[in-house]
Amino acid sequence: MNKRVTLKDIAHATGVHVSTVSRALDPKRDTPLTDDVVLRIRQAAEKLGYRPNRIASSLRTQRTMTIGVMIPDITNMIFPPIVRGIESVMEPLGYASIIVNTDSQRGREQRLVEILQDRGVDGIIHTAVLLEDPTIERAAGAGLPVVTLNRRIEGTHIPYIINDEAAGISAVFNLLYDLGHRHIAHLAGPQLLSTGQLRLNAFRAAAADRRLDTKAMTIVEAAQFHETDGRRSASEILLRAPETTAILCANDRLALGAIDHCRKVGLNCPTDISITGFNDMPLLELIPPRLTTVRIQQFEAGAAAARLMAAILAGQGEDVPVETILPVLLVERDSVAAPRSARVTGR
Amino acid sequence: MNKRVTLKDIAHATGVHVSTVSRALDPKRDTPLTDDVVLRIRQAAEKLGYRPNRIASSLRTQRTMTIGVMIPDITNMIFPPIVRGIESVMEPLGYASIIVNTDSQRGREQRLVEILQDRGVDGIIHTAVLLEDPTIERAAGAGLPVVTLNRRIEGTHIPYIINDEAAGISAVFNLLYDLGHRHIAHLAGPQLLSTGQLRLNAFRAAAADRRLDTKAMTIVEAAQFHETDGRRSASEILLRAPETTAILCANDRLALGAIDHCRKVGLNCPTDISITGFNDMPLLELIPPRLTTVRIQQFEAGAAAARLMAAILAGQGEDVPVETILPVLLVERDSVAAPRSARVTGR
DNA sequence: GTGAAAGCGCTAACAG
DNA sequence: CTGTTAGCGCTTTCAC
Repeated sequence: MNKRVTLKDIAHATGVHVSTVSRALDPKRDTPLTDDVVLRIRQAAEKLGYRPNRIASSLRTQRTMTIGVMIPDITNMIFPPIVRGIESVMEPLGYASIIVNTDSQRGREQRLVEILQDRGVDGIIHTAVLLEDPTIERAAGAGLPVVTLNRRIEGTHIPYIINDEAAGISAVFNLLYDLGHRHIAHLAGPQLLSTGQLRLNAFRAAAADRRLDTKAMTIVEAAQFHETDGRRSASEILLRAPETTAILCANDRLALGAIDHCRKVGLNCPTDISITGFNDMPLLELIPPRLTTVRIQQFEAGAAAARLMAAILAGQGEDVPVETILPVLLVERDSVAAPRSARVTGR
Repeated sequence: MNKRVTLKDIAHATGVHVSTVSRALDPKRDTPLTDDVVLRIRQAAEKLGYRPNRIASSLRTQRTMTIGVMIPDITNMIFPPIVRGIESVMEPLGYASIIVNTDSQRGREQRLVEILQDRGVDGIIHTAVLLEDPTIERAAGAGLPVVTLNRRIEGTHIPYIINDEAAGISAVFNLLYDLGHRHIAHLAGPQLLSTGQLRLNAFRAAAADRRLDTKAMTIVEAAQFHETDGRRSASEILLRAPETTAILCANDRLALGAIDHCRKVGLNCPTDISITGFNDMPLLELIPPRLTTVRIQQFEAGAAAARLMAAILAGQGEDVPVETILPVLLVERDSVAAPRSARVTGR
C-alpha cells in the first residue's frame, strides 16, 4: 500500500507552493500562471504518478461528482439500459453513479435517500415506480437536484422524463379496434405503480375515443408485473367476459402469462384471441407467438434524465424543461389478428 | 439548501466538545463516556437531524465505505443478479457500490480502475471476462483489496470465485454421450474470454474422459456470445461435419442461435439434432424447444465475492480462501434427445 | 504570478 | 471520563 502522491509531494519536487500546484493542475485554469511553471508542475505530476484525491477535493468544494441512481430492481430487464443511458452522459462529465435498488419499498427508499445524502451525492436520478412517496420530494425540497423517470410529482418543479405511454396504449388499442375487435379487455398493471396507472387511464381514454362504453369494458388488475399474475388475471378476464377477443396487457410479462393461460384453456393466440404487450423486452422475438407490443426508449430515457441532471448541476437549472415526453414505437408482430367474427362476416 | 447539521452544532447545543460528540455517536463505543452525556448528545443529534458527513470521515479515516464493482456490461442479463448478490452482503455492512461497465475494453478498464481509485474505493470486485489484463493486478499489487469473479489470476493471491464450469460441461457432455451421441460438436465461446476458454477446455477433457478422439471433434469458435454468432457457427459446424448429431454450446445465446439456424436448414431440434446451452438465463423456459442447459449461481457468486471482500476489509484477509468454486446444476429440458441412429439401432 | 493561511467536518492521539 | 490539538488533501481568499 505505497502511499499516494499528493499535491505536497509535487510541491516539494518542483520547489513551489502546494497552492500553485493546485492551480497548475486545475484544468479550467482561470488563474494566471507562468507557462513555464505549469509545464514543470505537470511533468512532475506525470512523473510521480499523481492522481487527485477526490475525497479531499469533495470535502473542500462540497461537490462529490457523484450522483445517486435509484431504481426499483436492476434485475428487471428494463433498467439496465436506463442505467447505461445515464452513464453514457454522466461518465464523460466526470461523474460516477451509486446505483441502489429500492425494491419499491417505501421504508427502504427512505433509507437509501439518506444513505445517498450522507455520501454527499450531487444529485439523484430517481426511476420511480411507486405512485407516491414523500421521500424524494423532501430531498428535493432540501435543495438536492432531483430528476425523475416515469414519474411526475405534482405540485413541484422536479423535472421528469416519461415515455409517451398514452400514445403507445392508444396505438395498440387502435390496431385492435381497426382489425374489428370490439370486446377488448385490459389486463392492467398494479395501480400502485405509475406505469400501471398511466396505462390504465390511457386504455380508458383510447376506448372512449372510439366511443366504446368504458363502463362495460373488462379490466382486471394484476398484483404484480409477472407472468404468474398474467395467467391469473387472464383467467379472470375469460371468466368474466367470455366474449373477449383481445387482451391489451399493461406489459410484456403479463402478456406472456396471458398467452400461456389461453393456450392452456385451448385458445390459440392470435387465431382465437389477440394479445398485446408493452415495453418490447429483449428476447421477445424468440418467444412464439411473437408479441405485438410497444417499444419504449430505455437507454434514451436514461440519457435524457442525465442530460437534465447535468444541466442542473452546471447551474443551468432554469433552462431545463419540467416535462420531457419520449416517443414510443408500435412493434407489430404475430400475436394480433382479426377476430373470428370479423373474419367470418368479412368474407 | 439549508446547511447540514455538523458535530459542531451538536457540541454547541449540548455544551460539550466536538470530540465528545464524535465519541458519543460512534456506534462501536470503545471509549468510555458517561451514559448521561451520551444520552443527551444522542437526543440532541436526533432533534437537530444530524447525519454524519461521510466525506469528512473518509478523508480522516482513509476509508470510504465504498467498493467498486467492475462488470463487462450490466445489460447482459447474467450480471444484474451478481450485482444484487454483492449488494445483499455489502449494504448491510454500510458499504455502497460504484458500478462501472468495462465493455470488455482494456483501455477503458484501465481508466475505470483509476477512476475508482481516485474516489478512494476500499476495494474492487472485478467480474472478469478478459483473460488477461494487467490493470487489476497492478491495482491489487498497489495494496487495493481485489476479489475477482470468473477469473483466476495466475501467480497472485487474488481471491477468486468461479462456477464449476468444468462440472457443468462434463454433465451435459455425459448426458449427450449416454443418450448415444458420438458426433458431438462444440460451439465454443470467444477464446479471449475466460468462460469461453474454460468451457472449451472442459469440453476437451470431457471428451477425453469418454475416450473420444478429441482431435477429430468439430470445434468452432464464435466471435461473440450472441445469437448471430451462434447461427453462423452452427452453419459452419454442419458444413464441416454433417454427421454431427449434437452441438454443445458454450452459452445459451449461442445455443438459441444454433437452434434457429438448424430450423432454417430443416433440422428439427431435438429430433434431428440435440443442442445444449450454458447459464440458464431468464425466460429460457418460454422459448421452444426449451433448452437443456446448466444453471450457474449468479446471485450467490456475487454474495460469495462480497463476503470475501468484507472479510478482507475487516482485516481477516489471511482467512479467505484463494479459490472458491460454486456448484452448478444441470437443467434438463427439451432440446436433447437420443440421436436417430441410436433410436433406430436401439429398437 | 505566486505564497501564506485558513478551513471543509471529522477522528484519534494525547493530556489531564 | 472529557477537552485539546492536530491533521486527512485539497481549494480559495487574501496578501505581496
